[in-house]
Amino acid sequence: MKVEILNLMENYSVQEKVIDKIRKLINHKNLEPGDKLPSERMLSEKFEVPRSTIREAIQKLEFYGLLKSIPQSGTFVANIGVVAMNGMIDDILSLEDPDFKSLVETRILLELKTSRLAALRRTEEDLVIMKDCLEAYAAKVENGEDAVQEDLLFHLAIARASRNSTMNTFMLIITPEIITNFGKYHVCDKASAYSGIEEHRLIYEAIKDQDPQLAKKRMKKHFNELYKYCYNVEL
Amino acid sequence: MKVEILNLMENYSVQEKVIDKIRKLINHKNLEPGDKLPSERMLSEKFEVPRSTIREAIQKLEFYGLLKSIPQSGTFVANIGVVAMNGMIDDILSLEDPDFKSLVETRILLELKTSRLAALRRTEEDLVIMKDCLEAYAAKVENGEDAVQEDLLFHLAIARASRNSTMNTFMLIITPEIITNFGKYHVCDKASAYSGIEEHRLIYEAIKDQDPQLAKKRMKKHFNELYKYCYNVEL
DNA sequence: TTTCATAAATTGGTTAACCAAAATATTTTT
DNA sequence: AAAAATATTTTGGTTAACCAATTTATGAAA
Repeated sequence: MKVEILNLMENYSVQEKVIDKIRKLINHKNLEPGDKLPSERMLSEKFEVPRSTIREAIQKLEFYGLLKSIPQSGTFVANIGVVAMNGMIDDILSLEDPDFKSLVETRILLELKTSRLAALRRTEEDLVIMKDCLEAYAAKVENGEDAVQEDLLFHLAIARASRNSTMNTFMLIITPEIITNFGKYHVCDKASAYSGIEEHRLIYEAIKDQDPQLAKKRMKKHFNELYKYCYNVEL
Repeated sequence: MKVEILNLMENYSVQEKVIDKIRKLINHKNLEPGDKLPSERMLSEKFEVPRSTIREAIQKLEFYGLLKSIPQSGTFVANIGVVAMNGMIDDILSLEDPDFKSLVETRILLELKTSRLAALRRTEEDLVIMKDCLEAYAAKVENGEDAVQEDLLFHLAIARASRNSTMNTFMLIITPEIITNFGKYHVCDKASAYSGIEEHRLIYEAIKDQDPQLAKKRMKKHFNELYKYCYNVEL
């Protein structure tokens, strides 16, 4: 899922060149939604790259919903028109790897929302899981150990309780990067870990009491220091 | 990236069973961050599944940042501990496919933010692209044609101007699903398309004038009807 | 000519053999 | 015994042959 970007086609990876060639082919042949792409073998021969490369390019475009492969039948242009196809491929080819600031910015946005939604939609079972995470986190901190993982599991539990599978997925995608970057930048020190226990408890209580505004407010406060810290760190 | 979910291990896909076995192996062998997993061939033999299935499972866990494969060397446990590893694999295995409501909810959240950020960070080049999208949309609508694609390209241009690669990526992920679902549910009729032209123009002006609050406010208004419509549609 | 059955060709997916780089074991040299 | 050089094994990645389902082409029957 990694992409290297520069403006000259020279500097694109083989896969990206193939993606661009597929786009040109769709344009040139005026392929419309539902039309069939040439077979992987033909594309392999035409573009002079191994079939595996063609497959990877197709799979990437399939991930973004632009193509659809059907076994023993063919690969088909998705139900979006030429204009959106071109625009989206442009965007995909120019996608940059996420930087830390972008990750934190997005995380805060998502978590303010998931805490609200969790307060509205949480089940009793959700509360039990969250409480477990809460206690695991407190135990680690009071034992003087690093508790970044337990911290994030609590937040993931909230995401799950928000009953929004898309936000849940996005939280899962950014979490590991956050964890590794946390270690790199030493964001959380012992002092903030202790205050974190109380802040977590307050968020939990608000969600338990089904008070969305309070949950969001407390989550915002929880992120306050992180936010300020991160915006002073370059990269 | 599709997942079928039920609570019994019986109903899990082969890949999910393999992921669960890898998790158990990490737990049982107490593998810590940086430790090497057994080779793909050994896992293939141990779990009695083809190596390709092992590879796919590893790649999925790699996508979520839990493992890291290094050529001619091995697959390594990422720099997150056992607790987070278990929690995240739980989440991954219980991930549901995104429903329409969840998609729209997330889209609105993202777009309110990207419009704010775009107002703060947009370059002159961004404005040119947005203006092009604006005019393409207007032209299609005034010609009586369907303009869902041009509509979404305008929104993607805003996402790009927000200079947040994570949100940009997320917008790209949900856009195609939104497009296809729009068609399915006939969300946009001709009338709302005409008012859309003016709403787009207003958002563009606010971003051009670098007024984040106004941009967000106008984006919110733009989504008002969609929001109400979607929350009355089941699934 | 049309329709249906049959056979050949084409499709994406899968598998097993292969590759080069890396890691390890062995041998040789000092 | 230690160090260096060499051979072997192991690794994830790649490729080409293979597979079963599908589609298309062909021909026989109506």
